[in-house]
Amino acid sequence: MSRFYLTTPLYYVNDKPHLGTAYCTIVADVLSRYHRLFGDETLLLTGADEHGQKIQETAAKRGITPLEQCDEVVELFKSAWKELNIQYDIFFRTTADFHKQVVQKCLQELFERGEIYSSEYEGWYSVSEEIFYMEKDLVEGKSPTGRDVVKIREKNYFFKMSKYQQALIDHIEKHPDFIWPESRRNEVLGFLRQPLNDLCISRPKARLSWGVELPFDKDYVTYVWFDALLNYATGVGLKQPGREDEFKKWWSDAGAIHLIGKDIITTHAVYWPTMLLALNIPLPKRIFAHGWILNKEMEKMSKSKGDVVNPLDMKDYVGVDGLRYFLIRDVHLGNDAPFSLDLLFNRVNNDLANNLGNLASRTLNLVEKFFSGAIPEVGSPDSGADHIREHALMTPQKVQSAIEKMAPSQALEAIVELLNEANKYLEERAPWKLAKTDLPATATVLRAALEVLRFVSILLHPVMPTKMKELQVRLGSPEMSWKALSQWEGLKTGTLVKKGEPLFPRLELPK
RNA sequence: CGCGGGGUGGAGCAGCCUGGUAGCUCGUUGGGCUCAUAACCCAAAGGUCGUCGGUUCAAAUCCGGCCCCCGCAACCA
Repeated sequence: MSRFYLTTPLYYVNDKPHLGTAYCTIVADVLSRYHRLFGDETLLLTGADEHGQKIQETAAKRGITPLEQCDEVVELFKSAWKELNIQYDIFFRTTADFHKQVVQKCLQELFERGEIYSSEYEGWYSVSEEIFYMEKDLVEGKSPTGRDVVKIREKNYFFKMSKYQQALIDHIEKHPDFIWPESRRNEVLGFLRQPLNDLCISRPKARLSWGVELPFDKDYVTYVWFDALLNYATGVGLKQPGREDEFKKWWSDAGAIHLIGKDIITTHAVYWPTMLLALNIPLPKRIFAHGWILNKEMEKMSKSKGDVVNPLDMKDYVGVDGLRYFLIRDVHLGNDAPFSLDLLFNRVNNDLANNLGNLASRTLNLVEKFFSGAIPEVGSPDSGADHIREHALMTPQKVQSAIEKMAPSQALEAIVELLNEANKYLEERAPWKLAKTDLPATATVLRAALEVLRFVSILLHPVMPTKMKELQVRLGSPEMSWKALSQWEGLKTGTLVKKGEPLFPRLELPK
């Protein structure tokens, strides 16, 4: 049995979830649901990155502790994921005690081996913004936002990232699958052609206390790099007594796949692997960067540009399943994609209402009309039905290979093709006419259409769990498993089916 | 000469690695059907594949120049 370990980034809980985080998490959920359906042992990790200055500030402003602030926002995330039907296995919080202990273990180990050193750091500090700027960032002696800056020197701790530059380049070149898509791989390799600096990993507590205390200097904390990134490994047992087998199973053997946004490719494909190299821990199997959901003009969406539409609110119009379907079908994972009401409604209406939903309606209606709602026994042989069967039996394989290539939109394309085939077949055989003269032949046609619906209800389940469950109920609840797709005729003769209300009502574009 | 990505019929995309009748979805037009959610099926129109040049029997596909768009440029999640 193969194993599949997928992670989303740990989202920074300074604010509630937005489209970017939701998109990434939905994709992760769909991919892992597919793998679970294939029979793979599957683990999906998501969570919250809780340390850092912004959270400390937000909490201070509100007069609560940083942890209280995190607890609150974490709940917002959890309920959002619940609403979007996300089925994660681990919700990781960087404030967990066991995690902080592992972080300190790693830091201590690297410090003792001389991989972490202290150094005076000089830069321009904007007191009002509490941000450091490099000399080259300054605009006419002020911060890019026009604030006054002062030159300050500060001691900090640095990780010898530069030492691992060549080893990382070698790894990327030896493993073409390490960074996906290829364009991101090129970008990282380009980045690595320039000299790599060492990485500042500390903050003096005087400036930032909300972090993990350095085990070798109580006046400092670490956050983000050695805190948030390490979660992918600590979440499955890194350096925790009693969890060695689990760590080997998921991290060393299965290998992690990190699904991230393209904005954090450098941290995940450069910082994180060099940290692991220094710690002598195997690297993740793959880092996959997805693109952005943009507005019609292919710009980032924002209120100031008049994009009043928050795609997350679209679930009120098209349902959670409709939104999930759109995001998987219309976005080619890895590329940027435009979002608009037109595109969303168009896709949902055409693929789901007209094609799938309508096929279900007409087929189930005919069964009710001519066979009293009971699935009829297959009648006379029919070459058209044979053709549909061949097509259907090929489809699971197409879906699986598309998912393994991390191209879920292609999987959906293959499924829609099968639906088209079934609609064409009905048109050719016209069972509504045939029933008047040849009931056995009619039965054959409807059985084929019903089987297609059964196939699709399983094949699309990972994308639309609620709606496909409903479709299965209408079909008389056939077996829901990948194995059930290896055979045709999975429905039992005589089972009562139910047409019901339209599965995906056609949508009218609001003005 | 900072790095990377992109420019394909009205819209959104695939194809480019591994050259050889330009494909998909939507939209438009005409027809069919009437079981079905005004849904379904058939057919047609519409592209000199950003631009100039090169390689080749043959280029959207390989190479080079140019124009335009986007992202990144590191201690910031």
